[in-house]
Amino acid sequence: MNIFELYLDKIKSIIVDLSKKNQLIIPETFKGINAEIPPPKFNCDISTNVAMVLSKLNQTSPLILAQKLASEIKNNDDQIEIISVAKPGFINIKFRPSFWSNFIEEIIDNDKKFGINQNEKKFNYLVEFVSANPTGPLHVGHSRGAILGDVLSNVLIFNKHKVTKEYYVNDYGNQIINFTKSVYFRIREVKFKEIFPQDNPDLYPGDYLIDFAKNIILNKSDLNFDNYDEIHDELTVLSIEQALLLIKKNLKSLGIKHDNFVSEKSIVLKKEVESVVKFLEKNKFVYKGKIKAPAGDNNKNWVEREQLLFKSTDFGDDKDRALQKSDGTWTYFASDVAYHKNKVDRKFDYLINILGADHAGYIKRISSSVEALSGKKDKLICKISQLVKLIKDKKPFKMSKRKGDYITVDDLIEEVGKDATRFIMLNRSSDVELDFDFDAVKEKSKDNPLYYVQYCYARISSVFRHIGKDLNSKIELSDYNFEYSNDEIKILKKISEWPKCIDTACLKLEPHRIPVYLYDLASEFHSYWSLGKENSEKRFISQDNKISNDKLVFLKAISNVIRSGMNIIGVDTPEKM
RNA sequence: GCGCUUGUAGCUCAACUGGAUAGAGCGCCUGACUUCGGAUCAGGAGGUUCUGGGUUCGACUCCUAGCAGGCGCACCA
Repeated sequence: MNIFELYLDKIKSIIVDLSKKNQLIIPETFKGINAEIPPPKFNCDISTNVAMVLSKLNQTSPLILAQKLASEIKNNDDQIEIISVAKPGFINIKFRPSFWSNFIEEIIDNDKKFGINQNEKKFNYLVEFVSANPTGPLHVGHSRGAILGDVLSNVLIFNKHKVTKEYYVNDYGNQIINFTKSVYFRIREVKFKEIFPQDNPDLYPGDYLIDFAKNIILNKSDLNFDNYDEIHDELTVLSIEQALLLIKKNLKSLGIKHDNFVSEKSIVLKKEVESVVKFLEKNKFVYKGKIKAPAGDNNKNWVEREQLLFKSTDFGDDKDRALQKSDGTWTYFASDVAYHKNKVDRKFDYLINILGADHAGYIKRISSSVEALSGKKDKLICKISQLVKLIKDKKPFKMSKRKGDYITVDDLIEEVGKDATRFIMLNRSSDVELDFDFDAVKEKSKDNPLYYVQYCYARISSVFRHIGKDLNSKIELSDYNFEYSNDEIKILKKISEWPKCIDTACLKLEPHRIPVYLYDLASEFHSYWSLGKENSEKRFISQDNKISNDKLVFLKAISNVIRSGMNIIGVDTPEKM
């Protein structure tokens, strides 16, 4: 139950009634009218701006209109204790304590469902994320996008949307040729003791290729490793297979599992590129032309070429984009358009792409293509996962392509663990650069938000342990007629914001709101806990080792929210730490 | 040169599709442990939300012109 939504609906029906009685003029849409969380200093539970939105239309001052609406709202509702009007025209509602005992009854009864928006229309999403080239292990940069995509999907799933998590495998093109060559040289190194050509800039120098080579030699001893041309096709397949095994292992250690892996090669071989180009030609989005050199001094040796181009400028891109190279083969963009046609044809409501910061410049052209293919402007939504700045020993840690100082997902998990990685990577909005300080992430104190939230759950577990009850079993009570104190209502209010947090996270596709919310909730809980030191009535367990029902459901409600939130983020809630 | 993006307390960041006196943590200063787990809590100091215009009853949020950082800018993927 979302009390903000509930009261927004009540308010809307009240103003509709008033307009039917010709006592109020209402606009065609209710856009802009809201029911929100008031700032703490106002000591109330819900506030609405309805009077300010309607005042102009009704040519009445917001304060006078607010007075009128406030009394209408209160007349219809015996749960409201105080309703007041504040400058410049807010209506503030404060509930009776009984409201909160009804509220807690509702969420204890609906245990697992609390937070889910039951009324909203449900959609079918495709979330494409990671999609790193199958040429080596994942590193820290990939992990942020990976976690973002995973948790974004989890929030949508929690809110009962349908989500497919997908990985696009770029197993085609020049990079794969170079990659396969590199594996071949490593095989010769292992098998014939030939020195790997380190100075060839086209090759992949990483040591992990030695393992790939060893595995391939072991599994395919019958292959003729003397002749590259003869085994090239099979070796390509085997090399990609090795890389994907490693990537999937990395993903698993981050706690991520995709539903689908879609191969670029299979899209190319099925001639989907040709057919999408035909489709675009038919709709006049394609022409033969030349791309002009960009302004500036750095383009002296620009060569204009006649090429097959996609008219992405029709959709707001700065220039049209090449679909075909001069040797007649397709560009990466062309096969990506084909892949997106493939996505569009699978009838999702929305396509979401999680991209690394260095691919931000790619968004316009690909969303242009999706608009051309689907006719819908907001069909494809691209989210950027910004750079991760690593900090070690209080100094920025630069990763370079030279082997050795590259931090892989394996290193990361080994050093700080899955849970801390996930929580910290998510704790910031995805479009802000993130400082990832190894020492702080490993710290087991309140400086580390992960442990701060987990500790809250562990404290609640410890209370249940003391009184010999199981935190995971359902509580059945016949009577919920409790009178909660102001300290407790403060936390109940925070709990009432949980469905709103989920809704906003889904609407804006911003999963970072969840760890931020959980931190706040944990903080209020820790404050409350400490009150017990001075005032034994505020302690959960009495002298005779018993707990009252109101406190029992109170703890249960908090732990439920923490657990479902941590579940969405994909981290554990240990009962002991 | 163009495009995208970020700019909020000394530092790292929040701020709910435009709401009220802009909030946390770190750091700094004071205080609280014979504890339902101190991996915690209470209090204090700290702000021209990069700048100038505009829209609005109301702007960190939207528009516009700048400034500063980051990323990208051919047939690579």
